Amino acid sequence: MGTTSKALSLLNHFSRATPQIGLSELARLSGLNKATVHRLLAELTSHGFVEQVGAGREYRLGPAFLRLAALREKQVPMREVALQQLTELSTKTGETAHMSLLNGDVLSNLAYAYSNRHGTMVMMEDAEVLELHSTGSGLAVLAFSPTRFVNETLSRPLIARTSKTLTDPAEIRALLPAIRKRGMATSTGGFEEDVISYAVPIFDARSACIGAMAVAAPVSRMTDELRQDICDKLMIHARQTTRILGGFPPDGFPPYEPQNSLLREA
Amino acid sequence: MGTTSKALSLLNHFSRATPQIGLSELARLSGLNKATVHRLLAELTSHGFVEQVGAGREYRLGPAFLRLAALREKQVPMREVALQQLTELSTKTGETAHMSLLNGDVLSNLAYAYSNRHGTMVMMEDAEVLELHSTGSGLAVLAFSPTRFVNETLSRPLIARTSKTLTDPAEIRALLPAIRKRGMATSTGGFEEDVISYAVPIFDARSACIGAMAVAAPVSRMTDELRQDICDKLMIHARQTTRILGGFPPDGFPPYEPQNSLLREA
DNA sequence: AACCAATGGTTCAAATAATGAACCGATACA
DNA sequence: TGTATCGGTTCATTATTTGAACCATTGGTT
Repeated sequence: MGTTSKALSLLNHFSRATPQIGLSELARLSGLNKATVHRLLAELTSHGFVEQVGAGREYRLGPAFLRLAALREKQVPMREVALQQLTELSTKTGETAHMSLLNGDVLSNLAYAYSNRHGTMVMMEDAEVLELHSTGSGLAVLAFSPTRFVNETLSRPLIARTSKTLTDPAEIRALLPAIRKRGMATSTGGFEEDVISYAVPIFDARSACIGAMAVAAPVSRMTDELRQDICDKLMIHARQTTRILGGFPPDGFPPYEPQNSLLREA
Repeated sequence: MGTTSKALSLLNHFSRATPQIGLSELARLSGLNKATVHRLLAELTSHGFVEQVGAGREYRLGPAFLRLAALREKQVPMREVALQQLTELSTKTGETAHMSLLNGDVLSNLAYAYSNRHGTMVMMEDAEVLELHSTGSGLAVLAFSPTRFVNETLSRPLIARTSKTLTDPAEIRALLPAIRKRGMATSTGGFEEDVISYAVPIFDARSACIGAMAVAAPVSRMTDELRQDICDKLMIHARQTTRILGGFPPDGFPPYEPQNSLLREA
């Protein structure tokens, strides 16, 4: 691993849970020497990627990201596109819609939209992190990721977020073929109790899976009708999002077939 | 300069004007060896800080910044705070208000707000870059920056954006004491013809100047009354912003003294 | 007050990783 | 066909990174 990678890896230790970290602590977390971490942090600091906060001289992410994120968004308006699609999706379904991007071995929230149809909603957070094994979005991404990546992900400890979280690698692996065939994953109470989510993968120009779009609803509100509506609308908007972002679904990804026509006949 | 700094410097070559750059071109721009640039880009790519776009295999900023910017903003809601202040400021003054942060030797836009009082407005852009010599914000920052920094900045070639841009280092230097005394800078037509702007520096917890808040109006609309109103409101909101962000004006920075009372007497 | 265990930060010889001239294959143009 | 780009790779030379041991400081404990 190159020096630059080590420096960049340091940034991954900052999270919502640990937004600022001391020198020794970061050395411990990263497994690097304290002197090394100090030098790398100095370089990151001089570029505004981290900054030192007064009291305990701890470090936190710097303001440079705001500029670079704005620049990135200016050229590749992912967030804007996503937000637009999610707003429509949540309005149509009456439930919370969100999209997240694969970042290393976790998903990070890109955008979300609420509906005001009901008094209760599944809530989302900015910069929230979703694990691959415990969420619908994660399963959708796993199903369309290279085998090696799946193996690595499932060989790490799988934390049980709730009593319903799947933590058996074999069990998760068994779900993937069906997800691939359907082009959609679902998870009930895996990340939060009483939340059911449906998720469809999003692809880039090389047909690599880069994240997922999902709709999350309280389990108590779910009916066959709502389920059908969510899946229908989600499939449309997820495919549309992939397309607008310049991506292509991989060979064999199921095309959208409206199923509500069948419902209406029934 | 360390290897990490070289890698991070590569990111600075991406801008609104050149959002994607080829390997050879980037080697030329950075003055580094092509092999070195390639390796550094490979490391940046593996962390999502840059990505390669299909055709010419050019590189552009990656999606990792969205996540890290969200995380940064979650902990230090600069943009949110700024936007709030700017919205009030532009509503009160009827003109465009914006805030930018010092990034290396230029200012980059953090946020802006328009008013709907008039049919014409000074327009801003996301991820826009402001030079220190040609804008009110830049002068405000220069006036409250270390001498060494000022010297370095003014020793570089100063591009004339308009016929009114100040390009003589001595002339610019001569303005700074008055700006320091007043706690506010102004520029007429320096960046864009027919735009006058007033700017107040923003400080961090160590009293270092980190950027500026400004109001920009068409020259044709400027009257003594509007000028007074803008300066008054701007001073209030800029000081408030510094305070909310946890910063402190340096010793000798002029406190806010309402001057509209004087106007009303007259 | 003396002591201990942390902290952030620094030093410098030894170990390792970065470097760059030359190279390859591909593409584009004349 | 020849030339001039491009992105990417190689590998001996070189220079940077590394890390154990070291300060100075802080906060808590005896």
